[in-house]
Amino acid sequence: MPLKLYNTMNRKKEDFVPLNEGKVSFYACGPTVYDYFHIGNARPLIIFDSLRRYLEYKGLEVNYIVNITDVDDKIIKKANAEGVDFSAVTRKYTEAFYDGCAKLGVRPATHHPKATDFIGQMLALVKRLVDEGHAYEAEGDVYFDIGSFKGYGKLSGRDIEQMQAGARVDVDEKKRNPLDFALWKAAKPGEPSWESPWGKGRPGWHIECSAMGMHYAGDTLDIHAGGQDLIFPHHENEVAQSEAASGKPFARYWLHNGFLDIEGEKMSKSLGNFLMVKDIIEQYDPMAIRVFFLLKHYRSPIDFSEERIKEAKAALDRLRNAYAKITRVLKKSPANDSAEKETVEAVKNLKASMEEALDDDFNTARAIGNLFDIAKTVNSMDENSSDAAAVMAEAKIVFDTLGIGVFGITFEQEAGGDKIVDDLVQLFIELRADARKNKNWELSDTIRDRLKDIGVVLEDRPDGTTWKLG
RNA sequence: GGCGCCUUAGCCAAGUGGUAAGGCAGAGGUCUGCAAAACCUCCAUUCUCCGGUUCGAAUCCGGAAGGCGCCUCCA
Repeated sequence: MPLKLYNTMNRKKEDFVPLNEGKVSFYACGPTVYDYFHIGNARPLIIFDSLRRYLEYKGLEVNYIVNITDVDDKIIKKANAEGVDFSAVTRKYTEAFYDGCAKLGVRPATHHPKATDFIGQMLALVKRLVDEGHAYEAEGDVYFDIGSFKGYGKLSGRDIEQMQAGARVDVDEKKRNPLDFALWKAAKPGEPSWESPWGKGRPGWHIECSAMGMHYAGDTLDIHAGGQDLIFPHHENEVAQSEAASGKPFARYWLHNGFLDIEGEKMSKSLGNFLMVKDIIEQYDPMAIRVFFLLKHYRSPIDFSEERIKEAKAALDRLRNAYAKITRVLKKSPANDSAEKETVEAVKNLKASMEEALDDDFNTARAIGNLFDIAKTVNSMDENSSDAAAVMAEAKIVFDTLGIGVFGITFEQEAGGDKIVDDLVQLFIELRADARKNKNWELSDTIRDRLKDIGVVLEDRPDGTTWKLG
């Protein structure tokens, strides 16, 4: 069953066929490191991280590239406001970016190129465009001449003529066409700058991705991804400058994730509703954020609210409880082949359904629905039946490979393997067991309640008490 | 003005022309010392509305209403 992906370039789902068999080059636009990243930024990070994992699950070797834009107007503005060097700003937020990714279970990409490390490649690309008549210099700036590229507008489905009619574009006397965009910007006093054939300056935003993408993957990427807002102008401009230079498609598949609203409103500075990931994960399980995004198709708009994240947490807990049962049963009795096959088959079929859903434009919402079906199968299974272990073993494969491996969700709720914590909780469980034996319900309930207050949840089962982190 | 998207239960959400997955919340029950977790049962004769095509439409076509995004170096 081939993977289908919705390609923004052609506005339809297409069979995914990488340029080189067995290998995928996958470029996702990364952060501009001028601030902490917010919940909206988390969506592409999580979705494309999961897609990358799914491609690997399917046996493809993925060269995953997520750039760090560390030279930009916003960074300079921030540095000036704080009276520090721009590199101090970028260092701080780059670190925060990696830290946030780790907490969200976003695996490091194969490459995280920083724009400032690729100035040479960018200059070479700009020079090539100038030499071939696709770009022109004006007072130290270099602009791409969109009139020189016949496909301009093809990604975003825009018509240049009509755009100009209703355009809200800065009129700039230096540009031949208002839609021409800067490849290179002349440095103003106090700005970070690099030497170039056109004097000191710094790269424009769009050229960064083209230069770094080409550096790591050649002229044509298999997948280029980002938020829907990047379609125009960012990705349109990347297409123009890259394809004008190389004469080849810059990316075979363009993927764009939908936007995130906060309680029905667009997240914006002016509304003061920016939610930073670092703040959210102080209050909520970071894995609930992953589940929150995975529960909806990546191209649809999504609405964030406290209620939504609590629902996602409840859903996550349900999966975790099922996983705990799987682990518990398999610890007691290893799987045997003599089991009745019907339920095992049912789990296998659900796994196949999940793969089918993910193959259909990475429909994680449908796939997770199937995972809940597996959880139901697991939970309704009598732990002591002779078939239990075989079903659990099959379910464990799905949870491990798709749940953990692809969705990147952690299901274990252990105290990080801290032996003292384990022993202390065990001690309380034993003390409580004594109290219960003596029908001292007051004491046993106090122990349970107090432990719950510090985040340890006890569950009494026929064969003893288990605990987990709440 | 241009380009595009969305509307499925109280809420979130999947849905591939063949008779509405799943989650959350809620009700009742089982289990439990009581809980928790889990299980069982119930919870959309119907998919914003109006037409059309079809044996058959949430799915296709046309129209209406409502909501949203991009066209501002915001993912």
